[in-house]
Amino acid sequence: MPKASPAAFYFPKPSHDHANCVAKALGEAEIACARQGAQFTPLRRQVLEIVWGSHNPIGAYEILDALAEGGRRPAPPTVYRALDFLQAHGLVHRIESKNAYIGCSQRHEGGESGQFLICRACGQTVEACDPDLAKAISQLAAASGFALECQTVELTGLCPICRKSLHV
Amino acid sequence: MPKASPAAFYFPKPSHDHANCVAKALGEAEIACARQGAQFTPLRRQVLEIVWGSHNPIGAYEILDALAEGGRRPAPPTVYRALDFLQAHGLVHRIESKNAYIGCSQRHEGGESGQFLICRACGQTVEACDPDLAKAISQLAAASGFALECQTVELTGLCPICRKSLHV
DNA sequence: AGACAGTATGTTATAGTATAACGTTGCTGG
DNA sequence: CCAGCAACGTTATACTATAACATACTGTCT
Ligand SMILES: [Zn+2]
Ligand SMILES: [Zn+2]
Ligand SMILES: [Zn+2]
Ligand SMILES: [Zn+2]
Repeated sequence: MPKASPAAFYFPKPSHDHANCVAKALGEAEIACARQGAQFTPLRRQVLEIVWGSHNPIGAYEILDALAEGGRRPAPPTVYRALDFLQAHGLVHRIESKNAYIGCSQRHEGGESGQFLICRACGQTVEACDPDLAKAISQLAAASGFALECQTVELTGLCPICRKSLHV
Repeated sequence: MPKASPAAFYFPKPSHDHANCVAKALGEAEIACARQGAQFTPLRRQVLEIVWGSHNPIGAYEILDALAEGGRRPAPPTVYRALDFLQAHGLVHRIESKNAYIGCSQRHEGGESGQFLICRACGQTVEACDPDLAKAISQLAAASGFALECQTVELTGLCPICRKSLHV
């Protein structure tokens, strides 16, 4: 029998209520920052909102462009600092294989990160948090005497939707 | 009881016979290219040798610098093309989280890749090929209807040696 | 009030990574 | 010979990220 999905995640349908995704993410971010005594400033909020503009990772310079449409046109460090803050507080993750950033859809502890499934066709990216996978990683590290501190797991392929539309 | 090491890999000691690592890698590369009908040209060989200069990932521009010491001073595309070739033939891998490249120490089939353990202190990086981890990844993909094509697994932490010397 | 420390943001310049586009060479098969 | 191809050279440029210093605002201590 097929085992149950290892975590609560899925590829969002094009028709889903994305405004709700954004609202939820911003609301939770506000709470998380308050709890940690961190300042969720207007700029940081705005950057997070832009990152959550879609379920595709977004580049730092695309964020800059989006900010420019809002009237301001900050220099790169402004955006990178906001991203650093958001990453440090577990609100966004960096997708190393695309030099881009995506909103965090999990609630992890510290500077942790989940595992990402990235569609090479539509770019849609979801964050999983699979305990079996986490366990396999810990065991690999332990078996070689390695003190694991941080994991980057990025899986590229075709999401269910693109898989169908490309007849694969 | 502790289970056996999941794959034949280890963090090389500083004292190991690295010249042998290099010779072995170059020899096997030659064979692999011949078998695939690919041209293992002097330039490609030279780049592979530079990449194998250590067990640390090396940046493309560092490779350029190394080539410059050999008398030539090619432009970036030269090195990137050689790296593309070597990657396509499974002779080097790109470490996404460091924008750097490392020699492949496994024999995989197509454009596959192993899992990397990267020491944040000394930079030493080893490639593992853990079947349990691979299985966990396949299952995660399958559970979400994702057609997996390529994996990036980069684990950062402290290697056994640095762990000791830093008293962690 | 005045001095000071801490945090966030603004600004300028530059470093680091990667690719587009086109030219040249050298080989192979008709 | 010549068309076609692969490898490599060359120039310019795009994309990503950070260093270094300046400004603004907040709260605290004296
Ligand atoms: Zn959504
Ligand atoms: Zn897709
Ligand atoms: Zn070695
Ligand atoms: Zn180390």
